[in-house]
Amino acid sequence: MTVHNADVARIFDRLADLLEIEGANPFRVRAYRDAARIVGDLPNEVSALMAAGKDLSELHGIGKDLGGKIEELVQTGRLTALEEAERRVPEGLLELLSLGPLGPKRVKTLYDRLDIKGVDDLAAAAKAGKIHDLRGFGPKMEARLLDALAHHVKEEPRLLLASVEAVAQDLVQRLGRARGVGKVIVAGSYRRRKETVGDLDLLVTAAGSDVMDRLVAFEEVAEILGHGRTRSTVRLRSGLQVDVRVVPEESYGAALHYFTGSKAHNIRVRGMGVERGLKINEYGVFKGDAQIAGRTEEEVYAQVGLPYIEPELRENRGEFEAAQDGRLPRLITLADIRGDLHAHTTETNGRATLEEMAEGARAKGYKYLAITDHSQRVSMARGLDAKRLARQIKAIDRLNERLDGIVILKGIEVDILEDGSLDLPDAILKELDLRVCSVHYSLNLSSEKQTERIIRAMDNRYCDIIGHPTGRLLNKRAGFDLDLERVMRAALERGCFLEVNAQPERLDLNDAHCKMAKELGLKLAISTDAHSVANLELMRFGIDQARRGWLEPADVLNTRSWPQLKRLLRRA
DNA sequence: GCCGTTTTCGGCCCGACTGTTTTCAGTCG
Repeated sequence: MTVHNADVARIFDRLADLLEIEGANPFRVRAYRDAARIVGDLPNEVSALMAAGKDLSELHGIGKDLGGKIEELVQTGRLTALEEAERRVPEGLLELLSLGPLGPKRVKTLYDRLDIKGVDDLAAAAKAGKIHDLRGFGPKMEARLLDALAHHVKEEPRLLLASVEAVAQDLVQRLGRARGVGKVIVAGSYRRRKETVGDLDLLVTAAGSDVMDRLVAFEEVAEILGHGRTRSTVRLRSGLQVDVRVVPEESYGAALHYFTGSKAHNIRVRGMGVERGLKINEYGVFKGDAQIAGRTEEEVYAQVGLPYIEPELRENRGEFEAAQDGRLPRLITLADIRGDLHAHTTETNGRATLEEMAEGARAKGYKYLAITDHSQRVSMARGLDAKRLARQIKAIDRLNERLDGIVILKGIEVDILEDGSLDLPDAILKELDLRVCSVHYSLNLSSEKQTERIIRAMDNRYCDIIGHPTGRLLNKRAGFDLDLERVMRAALERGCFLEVNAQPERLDLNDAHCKMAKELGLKLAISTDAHSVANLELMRFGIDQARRGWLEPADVLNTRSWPQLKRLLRRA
């Protein structure tokens, strides 16, 4: 059994929950939660790092103890400390934590005072009216618990960034029309452009506004979780939670910084403030009682001796060290993109014709668009065999004669078969400008086999770019097991490249993988995998992911002109 | 449990809202 980073993260979070219920030192609990996040965010599997002889305690936030616990987990698949905690704390208490109204302290109180060990015990006690007499509880809490028990549902999964944009912009528009409102902006992980968001954090600048009353009165509000003067929380009918914070104009920068997060980033900034005798909160930077900064985010960073740090970098993944050394990246923007290297047409499973896709790309100002329809193995999409591909090549040649200002690249998304061979003969692949090679089947090979398979594919001189390299579908399917560092090193040796697929449910390579590629010196393509003209607009989500992965224009293939890009391809 | 050009011990970000309380604990972000 292989222990993945996600397993380590889940187990540390579970142990943190148990320790919290026991009333452990909160900083110790935080250390476990930090470690869960750190391991969960790593681009390499910890098992691979260990196999390579790396000392895990070199990771900032992982010390000797936690490093040892990770090793125990990887080697044995078990964690003694967790098993001991599970013996001390009844399992059902964890479910109580997920109930909503209850935190670790109240769960412990219920257990200590009423011997409540799970939801069934809690339901019985609440119905018997035993809860409201406990210190720290009351009739309202008892009612909330009964309600929560009746509607106990699994937590909403985090939503795709792309799927919340419309509602976010709608809320911005409507809150902006409230009396006395200045700025309205979406902060939180939405502003950091994380691939999924758990809720929406809206920041409003205003003085004496009715904006909160407007918010809670919106017809799509299903539940009001909090309604204060400066902070309100509602849940929409869609299940999406929305937090709104109101601050005065002079606090805008400090508040934006604070509500943008991430939490780990903010803790570091505030800690740097403490070192300088400053207090940093959402209202500003304070020396004693005097506000000395906070109108802009730049002011906040300047007070702790840092340049402005882009929201996408604010994850405490090295941005502070880079900022101090003057090594912050000049992040890529959508405007740097000159073309798209992965797109489909009606010839396979696209919804637009070759001509329509070409016109769509030209209208965007692109200089090139690669048509990369599926190969024969993808029979569901009526993938191309050599004969049909040859016809498409001719059609593209004819189209290019008519087109002005853009060149359509002859390409293919050729399947990587289970043995690592490509799904079409070299004789036809060599007629193309560009070949994207992707895995669509046999996703559940061992890491070793999957890695070998992809490296074998790259051994073929006609393999240019590995499409959606991990095959993950957000909220649906984890990526397949793969040693991406080995794949990247192999790509470098062979002159191949990897893709950042901009489809909102793919977005692989992910942010950490992008950063790993950059550090290895491997350039990436950012491609939409468009199946329609409208899909060409998805490029910006790929850009978001690339920015979170620290990529600069030079790190990306399709910031180049076609002649420049052609020279980078080994078959050119 | 982690960390250290102040430190190997003693710190560890900070505030709003709720429901409880009669000045504050718990929870959340």
